[in-house]
Amino acid sequence: MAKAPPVDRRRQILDAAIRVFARQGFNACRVSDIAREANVAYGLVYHYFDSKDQVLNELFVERWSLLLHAIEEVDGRPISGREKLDAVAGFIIDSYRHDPELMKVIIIEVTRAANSFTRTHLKEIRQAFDLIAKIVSDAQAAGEFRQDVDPGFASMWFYGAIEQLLSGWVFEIIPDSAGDFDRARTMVVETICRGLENGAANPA
Amino acid sequence: MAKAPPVDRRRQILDAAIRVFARQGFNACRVSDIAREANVAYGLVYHYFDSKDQVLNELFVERWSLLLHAIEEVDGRPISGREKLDAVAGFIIDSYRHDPELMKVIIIEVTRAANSFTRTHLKEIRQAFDLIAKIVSDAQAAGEFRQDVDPGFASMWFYGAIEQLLSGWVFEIIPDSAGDFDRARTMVVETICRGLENGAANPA
Amino acid sequence: MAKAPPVDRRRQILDAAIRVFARQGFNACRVSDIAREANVAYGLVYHYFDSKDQVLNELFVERWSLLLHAIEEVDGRPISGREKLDAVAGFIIDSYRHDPELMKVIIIEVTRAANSFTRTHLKEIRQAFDLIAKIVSDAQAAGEFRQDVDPGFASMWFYGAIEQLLSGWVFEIIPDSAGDFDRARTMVVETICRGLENGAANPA
Amino acid sequence: MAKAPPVDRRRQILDAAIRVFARQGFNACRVSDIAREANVAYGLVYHYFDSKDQVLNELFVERWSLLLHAIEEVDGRPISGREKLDAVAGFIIDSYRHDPELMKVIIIEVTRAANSFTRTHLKEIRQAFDLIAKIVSDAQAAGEFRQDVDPGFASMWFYGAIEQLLSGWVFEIIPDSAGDFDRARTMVVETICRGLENGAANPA
DNA sequence: TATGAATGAGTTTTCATTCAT
DNA sequence: AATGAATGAAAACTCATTCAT
Repeated sequence: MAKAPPVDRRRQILDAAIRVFARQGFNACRVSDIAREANVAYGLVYHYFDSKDQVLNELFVERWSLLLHAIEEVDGRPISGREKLDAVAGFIIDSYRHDPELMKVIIIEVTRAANSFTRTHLKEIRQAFDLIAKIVSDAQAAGEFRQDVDPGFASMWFYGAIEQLLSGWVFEIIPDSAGDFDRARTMVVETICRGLENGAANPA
Repeated sequence: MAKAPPVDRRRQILDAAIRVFARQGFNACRVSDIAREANVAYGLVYHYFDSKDQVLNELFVERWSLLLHAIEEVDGRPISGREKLDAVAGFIIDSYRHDPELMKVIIIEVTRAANSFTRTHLKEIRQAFDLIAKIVSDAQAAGEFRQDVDPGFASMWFYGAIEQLLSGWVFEIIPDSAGDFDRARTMVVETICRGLENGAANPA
Repeated sequence: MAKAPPVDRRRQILDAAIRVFARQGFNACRVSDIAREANVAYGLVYHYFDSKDQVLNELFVERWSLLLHAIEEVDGRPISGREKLDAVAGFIIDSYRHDPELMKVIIIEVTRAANSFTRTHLKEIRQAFDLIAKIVSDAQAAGEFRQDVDPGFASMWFYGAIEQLLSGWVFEIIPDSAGDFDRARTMVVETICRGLENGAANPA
Repeated sequence: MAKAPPVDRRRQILDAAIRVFARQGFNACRVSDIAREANVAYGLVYHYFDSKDQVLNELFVERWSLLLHAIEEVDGRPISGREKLDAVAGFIIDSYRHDPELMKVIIIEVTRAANSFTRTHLKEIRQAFDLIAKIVSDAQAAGEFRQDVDPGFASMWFYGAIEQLLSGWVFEIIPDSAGDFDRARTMVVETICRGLENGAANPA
């Protein structure tokens, strides 16, 4: 008789942590909440993780590296700057669509917070901005985007605009029905790229 | 002989709280840190405020109402949509330039956090977005901005882009010398407004 | 022109304290509650009294000495033991009828409590029991009461029975309409004295 | 080899609390005192109880329900009213004799106090009076006790007299050597029942 | 006398982390 | 691996008392 596949307790705890962090926030939740949500003994959390902090770190690193790889992959494609930014926006928004709780945690508790986590992961966060800035500056070199915009600044606007969209959804400031995700993505890319692109009829 | 002007202890505590919150973060700091920074007895903080939470609330409301009034005032001027957005961006960036610690606290601990404060002040935060959205939709009605962009989304991008700039300065991801503030403001408004404006020669 | 009679702030504070202690209890109330109830500045309480404790002490001593004098006076009258006990019960119950809040405070916060106050005033409390015991033993010597009851014990029962009546009224365990006070007093004295008296003379 | 019986930490804490409450009083003692007395870590008190209040609640409910059951059991016996009251008095006095510290806490900190605890447990306290009143009124119906005494009042006197005895022992107003317990019990029941009983049958 | 701001020690409560089983 | 009782440091908050005016 076949044995049931072994349960991955570690994964179980991480997944429970996502739900708990999303619901209560990292600071407000207790380790016992995570254990209970995971249907696991209190002490087991400490068997797999060194601390409560490490649980969040793990979640962040896991997810953020996916983002970094995605941007790198997109950047390697033989497509225009606008198409690259569209793909990046699509990846981020799809991440939220697919797992809003995890993205909420990543953004709210790490990316947008000003605590020790932000400091800890500043290097990885900066990498994302650098990769986006590179897309912009490559498009400038190719004559697609205007030269008079600082790529570093541009990466801020681009990422900030998208992140604020996600925040708007998280806080229910803007509607988040299925169609809204795609409309929002199209619009934000269209608008920002129009602003970045060389436009004959847009005299300074 | 003239009496020394009476010391406003309440103000003293609020100002100290700004510095402490900015330096250590709201969660990490203790009430005793605020008292020490304000050169005031521990209990006096509780004489003037109900709780540590209320100190932050007060700081937020005080500052955010300035922002709301500023946007309203700008909106009332007989100028173009682009000029209005430029004025709003200018106000926010100048606020940061003038008092970076306070703005850091407002943004990081309230606006961008997902804690009880954000929930508490969601109404006021939403007001800012609504006011910006109104500027956009008025400009659309006037034929200045394109019709095919949702004003609610646009307000997200606009505010999100600027907030990310401030975050970039806070976390030292981007340089913040004097000139950078003005350059950044000019660029972000230029870029986003070009994207929003009716541009004959900008084919999809 | 006649000056308005000077306000007795000290009295004002004591009277307010009675109401506040009765309403919230000594431990639960704050000095500021007393000051507010008395319409007096916070610090004035400390101008007239050394401490919060002293306010209660003063109230107790003031009232308890009245009780002691009353018992002594009653004891001096040329009447029977039963009549003396009836007069004492009448005095206590009338005290409650006249000023239930003060009596509530005296009994609940001092007499029946087991705190520092009880210890502080043990001597005066004991005096009351001794005076009652003397009434009993005199009546025993006069042949009115049975010899086989310890006067010390009897004073406990007598006072305890009455105090429990007051407690019953305070906690609304028994009704406290006007008639109930007199009925209760008559019944308790009748019952206990019948128990104490020499049997042969017990007409139904 | 036989394992040592597991230590019941919860019980350990409750028992320590009895000693500490009795010694210092509920208000005056700190949670740390309980923990130290129980030889237990500070936090363990909060592992087993929600608050200091709940510790006292638990002690009260545990003990008071014994009293209620005892009175009910006594009331069910086929004996006279006097014998029932004698058994009840015996139970209360024996409770004190056996565990004076616990009874001190129950009476002084809950039963006789006018704080939130008393209010919380008013229903249970009232039950005891109701049960005693029932014994009295049954004896009245049986012709054993006089009709002209209100059973509700009588339950007050009876319980109040006994409680005052215990208080007298607690505060060392009256002696508490072994013999005194039995003498006091006999005397108080004898006296009060003689007062309650139909007079004709009161032989000297 | 009168005011109420200022002080700071004291206490409860929380909760991440450890550890014996 | 798994359990959950045990630990105790840390921090918010309270409030009696003092004091400058």
